[in-house]
Amino acid sequence: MDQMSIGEFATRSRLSAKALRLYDEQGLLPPARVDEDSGYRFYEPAQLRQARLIAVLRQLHFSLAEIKAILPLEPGEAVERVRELWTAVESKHSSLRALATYVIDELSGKRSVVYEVKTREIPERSLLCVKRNVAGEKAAWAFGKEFIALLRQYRLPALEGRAGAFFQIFWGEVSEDSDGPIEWCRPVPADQAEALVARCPELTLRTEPAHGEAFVPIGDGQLDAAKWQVTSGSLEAWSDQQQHNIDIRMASLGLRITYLPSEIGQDTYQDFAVPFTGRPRG
Amino acid sequence: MDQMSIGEFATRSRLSAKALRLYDEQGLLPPARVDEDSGYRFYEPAQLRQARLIAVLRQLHFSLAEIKAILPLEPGEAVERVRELWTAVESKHSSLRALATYVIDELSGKRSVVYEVKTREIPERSLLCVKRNVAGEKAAWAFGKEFIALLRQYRLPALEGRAGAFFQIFWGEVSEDSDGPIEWCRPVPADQAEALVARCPELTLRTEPAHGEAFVPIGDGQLDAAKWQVTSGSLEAWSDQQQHNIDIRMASLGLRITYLPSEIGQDTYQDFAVPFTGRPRG
DNA sequence: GCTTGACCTTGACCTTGGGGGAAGCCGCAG
DNA sequence: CTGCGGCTTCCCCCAAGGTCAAGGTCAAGC
Repeated sequence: MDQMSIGEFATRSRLSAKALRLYDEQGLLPPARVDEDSGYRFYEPAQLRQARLIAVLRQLHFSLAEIKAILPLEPGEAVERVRELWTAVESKHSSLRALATYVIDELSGKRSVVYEVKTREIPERSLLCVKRNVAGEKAAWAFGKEFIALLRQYRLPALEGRAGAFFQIFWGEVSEDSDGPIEWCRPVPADQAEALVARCPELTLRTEPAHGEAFVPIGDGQLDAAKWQVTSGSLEAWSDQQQHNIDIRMASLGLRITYLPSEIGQDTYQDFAVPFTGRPRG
Repeated sequence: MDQMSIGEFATRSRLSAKALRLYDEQGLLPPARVDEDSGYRFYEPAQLRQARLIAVLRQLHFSLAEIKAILPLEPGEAVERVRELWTAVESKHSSLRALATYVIDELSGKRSVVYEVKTREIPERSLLCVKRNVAGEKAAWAFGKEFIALLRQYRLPALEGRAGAFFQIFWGEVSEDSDGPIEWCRPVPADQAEALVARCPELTLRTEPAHGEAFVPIGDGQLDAAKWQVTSGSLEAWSDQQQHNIDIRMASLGLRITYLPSEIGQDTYQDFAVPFTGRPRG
């Protein structure tokens, strides 16, 4: 029995005694033995490996719950899980990096980053839609993939140019703890709408009234936090300054992202749009 | 007066009402007007800019205190500060990235990342030292710079090869909240030691007894969290397995980093070392 | 056996940046 | 007048511990 007290184990593992007690309580790293009378915790040298792994994973800012899920895994699975969590950290970081360069540019007065806002008139049209509550980016992404797969499957009749572009409406904030909903829509010819919706059980038909849309083209590429900021900032600035007496629902409610399927399998972001109603002031 | 209530301001700024109350309380974003009777907060549209700036800086995980310090700055200074804070985030992240790849390799069983541990015998020698408590990496770094400047200034007599290498001893953990101490040492010829220490008021003379050192060469390059982990892990694994009956003070106590000044101004990391006492078992 | 000091125990409170809800005002519509 | 939604403050909650305080244990020295 080469057991040691919590103090020694703490210095050897470079964890604090307090942290070790917490990990015991949480079931991450129970001591090899706990004295019945005194309540003293005793650890074995073999537990150092585990303790150091925990320490490293904590340095990577993994939560105790995540770590607890990793510990009992086979080495191969554990590696996979760590890699997974880390790539999530990386992608979040690169998105933040874009946001940082954006805010630096913004503060520097380089307003070139504000996109130009245009408007367009959308006539009344029939839409095949599916609306769902999704929480978190990942779920939203999966929902989009699913919708595109549906479109492929049903081979809807083509419409000319951007009249046939499908789009996504954010009816509410989408994040880890608020779940949208998100709606995906594809315009279809009005005269075939009834027949089509009968063929497509997942989709519902609705008719959208004629309206105007303010939009900014955003090209393709990563849709990161910075782009979102810049775009919605541009739209808002425009709505403050423009000539129309409009009623924009801001705060991303009703925000649309339109995709133009330039070719099969080549779906690129097209623009951010906000619908408005009302007529010019003058 | 185009003032709005906290609810409207919340949705337009994409901050929660709760957060806005907190920012009011902390003095980051006081409302333009607070009704005396009801306590209702009223905000002006011009405050949206500020609110959005706060929101973005929060997304970058800057603390409210940091943001509060940024807000009253001139745009130019604010940019400078943001850039500064962000580069700190970047450097921390790249250090974490190294740690992540390390732990992934480690779990994958690629033990190639464990450095080879060697030993060397250090004879009794005279050292000119300066020991100081420093908290945080930045202070430690500044201390090192200062010591090297001292060495340049005093032009101590050269010693052959690595006998003349100066080094750094960590007598305690160095982080934001524990302050070492750190000691910097430069070996000098025993017969000139007394004369030298008289010339160098900042330095104190001590004689180090003969001892063995276990060490791992680490080359130059960034000394990040991963390297530290790997190195101390290697030393520890060695101390568990080797043939000597030694008494290593682990947990980085007494850990040494030796620098070999290959040329003036070309100071490179040389190795991590841990002193030990005792003699071979067999 | 007694004392002393080092170490251990639990518990309570503090931190950051809010989220959630309760209880009580405020203002507006019917 | 009543209801409803929005606002107020106040209190409790989260992670992941840090930092006491009060008291129990252990080994050494006398």
